[in-house]
Amino acid sequence: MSEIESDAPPPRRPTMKDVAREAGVSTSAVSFALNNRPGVSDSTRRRVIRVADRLGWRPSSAARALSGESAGAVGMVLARPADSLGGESFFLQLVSGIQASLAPRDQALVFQMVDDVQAECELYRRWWAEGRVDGVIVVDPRVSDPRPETLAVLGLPAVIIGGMEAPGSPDAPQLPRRARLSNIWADDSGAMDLIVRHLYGLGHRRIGHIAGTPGFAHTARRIASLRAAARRLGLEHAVSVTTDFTDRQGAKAARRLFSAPVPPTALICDNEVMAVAAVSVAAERGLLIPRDVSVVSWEDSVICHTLHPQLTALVRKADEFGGRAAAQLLALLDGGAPRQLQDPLPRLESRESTGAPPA
Amino acid sequence: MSEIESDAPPPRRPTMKDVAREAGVSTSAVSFALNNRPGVSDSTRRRVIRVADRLGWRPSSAARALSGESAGAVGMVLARPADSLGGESFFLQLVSGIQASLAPRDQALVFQMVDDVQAECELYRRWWAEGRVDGVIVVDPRVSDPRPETLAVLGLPAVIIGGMEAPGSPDAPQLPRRARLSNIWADDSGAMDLIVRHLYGLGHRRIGHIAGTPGFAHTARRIASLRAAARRLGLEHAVSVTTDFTDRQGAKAARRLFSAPVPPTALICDNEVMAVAAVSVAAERGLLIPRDVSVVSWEDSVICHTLHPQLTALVRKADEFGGRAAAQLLALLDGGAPRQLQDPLPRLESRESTGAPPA
DNA sequence: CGCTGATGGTAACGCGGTTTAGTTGAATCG
DNA sequence: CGATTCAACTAAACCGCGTTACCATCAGCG
Repeated sequence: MSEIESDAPPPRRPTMKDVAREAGVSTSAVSFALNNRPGVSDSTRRRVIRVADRLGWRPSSAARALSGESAGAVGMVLARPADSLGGESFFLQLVSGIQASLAPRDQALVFQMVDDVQAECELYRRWWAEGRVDGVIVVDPRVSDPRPETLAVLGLPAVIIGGMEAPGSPDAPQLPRRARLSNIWADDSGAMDLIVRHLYGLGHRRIGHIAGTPGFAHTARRIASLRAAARRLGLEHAVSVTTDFTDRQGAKAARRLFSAPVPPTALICDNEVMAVAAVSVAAERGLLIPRDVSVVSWEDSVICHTLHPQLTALVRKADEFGGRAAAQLLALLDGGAPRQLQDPLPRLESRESTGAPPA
Repeated sequence: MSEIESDAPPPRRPTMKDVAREAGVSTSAVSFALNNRPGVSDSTRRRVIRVADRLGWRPSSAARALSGESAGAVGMVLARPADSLGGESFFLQLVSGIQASLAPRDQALVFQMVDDVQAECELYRRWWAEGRVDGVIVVDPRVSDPRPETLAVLGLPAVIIGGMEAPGSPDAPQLPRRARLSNIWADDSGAMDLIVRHLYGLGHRRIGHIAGTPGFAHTARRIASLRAAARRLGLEHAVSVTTDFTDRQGAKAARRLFSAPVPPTALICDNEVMAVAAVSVAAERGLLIPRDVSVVSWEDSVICHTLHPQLTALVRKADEFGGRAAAQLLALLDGGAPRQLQDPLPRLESRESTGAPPA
């Protein structure tokens, strides 16, 4: 291919004015025609649409946002230190699902990572003031979370993923009635029961739990659920150790649990990265899985079934989860009422890493 | 907390008009004051800034985009099937780095996933026509990639990550001079040399390569580099098998390589997911690592050093990589000239998965 | 004292859409 | 046949910002 000498005509994005001129009508007529509003004849409408198509016209999102009050975008913020997401595949899958829901509606996704929830609230305020997004998807709810309050005050629609207490819970925060917050909550308690029953059925009576970050709502719920289940079943003991979700602290927690005078015979790990770390620590100590210790990962990903032994894991389709959340947000943006809905209980896929405890 | 009866006054985002009224000046004066332009006295400027601060004013991104021609956002598209990103941590890290560069400049990141590069080009056209982004970051360049051309025609500034041929290469596509494309290219050839020399030094003469997707430019480069290195060093053989980057195909490729009449004594895997898969297949066949076979992962992540044996891996800081790319894009948006720059050679971190070949 | 030039500010316009209020021309009706 | 009504379309205002042109005031100066 030879050097291209004559640059193509300066590329200017076509505007409604161009379409109007070309079609021989006013810009208002173009607007009516393209938005399926009454005010133009069918023949004109068709002509305008044809011209717009030919010119490759697309509404300027900025102009539309300015007059239409809709930014055509939703936001998502991740408030975790980058290193704590090392090998977690959950979020990429989640985002992938969110996309899939958003794309057909031509909604863009604005994504940002920040250090903490304070910064996240700041960012929400900024996005709101800038009119950058129409709504947001909130992840990783905390036990005492300032975000719902912030969003409620701003009147920014949001879907909180895995958040808040079960509806009707006395702990559920009271928010201004204006709040347009939907909530998709995961039944952590039910999921924990699933795991504990599986382990109990295999004969385990001493369970260690490598949990997530203390401030996270789901961490708190899981810890409480484990304790409740332990009481109910009369387990010898069930200990939760909190971490920051990294392999490092996962390994540390595993060492600590293994070093107890009466070590657990089964480990529940709140993500797959820590599950792998736990397996690794077990190997270090010469413990065979599942002969000496069983391991369950609360989150599935390729490594869980690529590794040997394959890890028993709680399987939830993160992309479908994200898709549902985005759909909820769109419903909210369409004027729908806020809803509380529960995500289906994940499935516990039993693989090679769980078995009967040593005699 | 009791039910909140009296909703706070309807939250309306403050505009320049509000600031102007409050400060007792015209909106133009506010504009001058807030954008550090001459035309107002220092005292007025300070007063306006104080008022704006107090009201929490932020420029409407839409309005600014409409008049200023700048969307205040950059885009990034990922054209891979979602399942091929299963456990890869590279992209999240990359995005994290991009963020970090963008945030101080108040640039938002618009993120989207699509099925293929055709759809990606479509999306670029849409984003351009909508005026949604000021520039984009392009990842996963292909051997015959329509994207640079598309972007060049649109005049949309872009940074291509790991892309194009080395500057001056005859294969480098000719683009319109208007093109505002920078390029951060990774020295795949140098990196491959690093790995091959490491393995050669250990005594390996038969190397298997579990490569990525054939259409990807870096896959092609790595395959070619391996072949060149093999010729140079006089290796017995060096075979590349292409995949789709998934654990499944990685495992399949590993099986195929192990089943060869004269199987390789070392495996180079183009990402960590396939490296883990290869390790797994080796275990299946009773092959000990690194005694019977050595494994190198072309990408590091937590699992590489959590697993046992720890995987020898090529370490590049994906977040720093992303940060540099974003910085380049910002420079381009500031009117800087397009640049070709090379990413520093990654480091090969030798861990437990590589050793001398069996006698 | 009138002219000049700088200073500090305002009014008006454009960006690209949407929306409301008119303005036509033709058909309908008394 | 003139008045009424409606469909089809246009003109103009608006969204919130940046920007340019313009205008008042005042100091300096011949």
